[in-house]
Amino acid sequence: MSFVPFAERERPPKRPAIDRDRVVAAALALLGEVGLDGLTMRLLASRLGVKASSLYRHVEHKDELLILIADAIAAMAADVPTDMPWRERVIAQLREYHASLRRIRDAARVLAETPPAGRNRLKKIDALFGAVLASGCSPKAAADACYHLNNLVVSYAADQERAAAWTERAGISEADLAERKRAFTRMLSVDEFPNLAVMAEFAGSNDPDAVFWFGIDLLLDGLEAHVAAARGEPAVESRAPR
Amino acid sequence: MSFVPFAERERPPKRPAIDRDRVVAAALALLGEVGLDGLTMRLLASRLGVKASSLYRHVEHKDELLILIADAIAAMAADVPTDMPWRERVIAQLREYHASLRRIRDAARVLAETPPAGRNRLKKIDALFGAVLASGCSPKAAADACYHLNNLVVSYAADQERAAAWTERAGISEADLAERKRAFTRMLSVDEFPNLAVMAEFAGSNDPDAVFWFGIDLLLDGLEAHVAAARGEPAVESRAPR
DNA sequence: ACCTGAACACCGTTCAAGT
DNA sequence: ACCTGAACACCGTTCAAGT
Repeated sequence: MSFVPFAERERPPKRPAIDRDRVVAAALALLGEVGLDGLTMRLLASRLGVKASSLYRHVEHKDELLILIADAIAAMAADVPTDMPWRERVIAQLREYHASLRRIRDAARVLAETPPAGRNRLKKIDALFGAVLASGCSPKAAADACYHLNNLVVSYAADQERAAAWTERAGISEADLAERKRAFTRMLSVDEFPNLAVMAEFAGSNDPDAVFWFGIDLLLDGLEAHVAAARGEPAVESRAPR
Repeated sequence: MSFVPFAERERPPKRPAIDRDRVVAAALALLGEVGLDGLTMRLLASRLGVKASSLYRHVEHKDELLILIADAIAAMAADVPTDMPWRERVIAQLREYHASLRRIRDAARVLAETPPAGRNRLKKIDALFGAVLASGCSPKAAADACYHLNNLVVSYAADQERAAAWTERAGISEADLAERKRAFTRMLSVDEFPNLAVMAEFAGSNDPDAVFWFGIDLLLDGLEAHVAAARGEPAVESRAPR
């Protein structure tokens, strides 16, 4: 046959099928779909069109993957301007944080069960610390208050996520749940649990965010009292002994 | 052979090898030994001299077993007298609670990952609610404050337990850990994380209980401020908008 | 360098079968 | 009634082998 200028199709330079970033992105998406209990190395691999053993070329083990997912979640929270009174600044930051956790399923559980490594997570903590420090408290108090604020955001959301997982596992519908709760508290003998009935009536209102913000307000009010006391102004009341 | 009065050894009336209570007791003990991640139906069964499938005659599934363990843990916290000022009463209760969680490994994680069913757990919540209500706040505020106090106790301890599990899995000694932390924070660039270095210096002091009690104090100071505000007295400061 | 196949050492749970 | 044997349907992880 005579010459025909038929160029070899230049093969794409054999890009790897997957890389670390794609693994993390797919894992984050899969987490949102199936939740933490459904997030499996095997399932994740199949979503990437690959076998599970391949994942270990890009990630040391599942724990490392979870840390990377946690950092990706932290990256979803928007930055907050710093030119505000400290309390508004803290609250704005927490609102962003809280909202970003609600955006994908079981996000808070991943944060709760994973140590705070990763640049994005550290940046958020750094920003929160800065805002709390602006209250005028000592660095030590700011560090501790920061821990508790962060802990409240994460553990509150994680608690709700775990409750959702339990009711789902039990196959209870949302409507059923309320009825069951009422039946349960009615069952409690009044003399064994004198307070619980009235508590159940008030706890867990229709707006779950309200009790979250109530807790944040308690912490921040407490911090203000702490600052005032440290300044030598009359404390709200003397501390109870430990 | 002539007659010999050989009584048949009267067989013990075939008591079941295990019952529900023994399963729970063994599970609690095993939890303390091997931690939550090592608590396996198979291992538990072997401790009871029985096969794993036998456990399902006494317990519906592992989740139910965890609920029962959680209730047994709650039973370990001593009751607290009620004839004290409300704040001391709350603190005494939390101290008992906190101490009982530290008595057995991963106790807090079990509480955190398990819904609060069971008489013992409910009794503790009931008692705490009673103490908080004595502050003079509304039932709604008491219910919410109660949630956050309980949540702080459990999630703080669970956080420490998880951290211990991570460092153990990574095979890091206690001494190594401190060194690594220091090396890690030194690594952080100061302009990317302007606050973190100073924060790391103050966070997580030698006494981990101190930061726990700092958080409790914030919540209780906040509650006092809330009560004062509700009484129409001048609030500590106006609330920041949400 | 990257992915696959096959295996290892586990899980929780079910169920027919034994006593 | 209670326990066992054997299986089912999974896990995370490793590693020699392929390309």
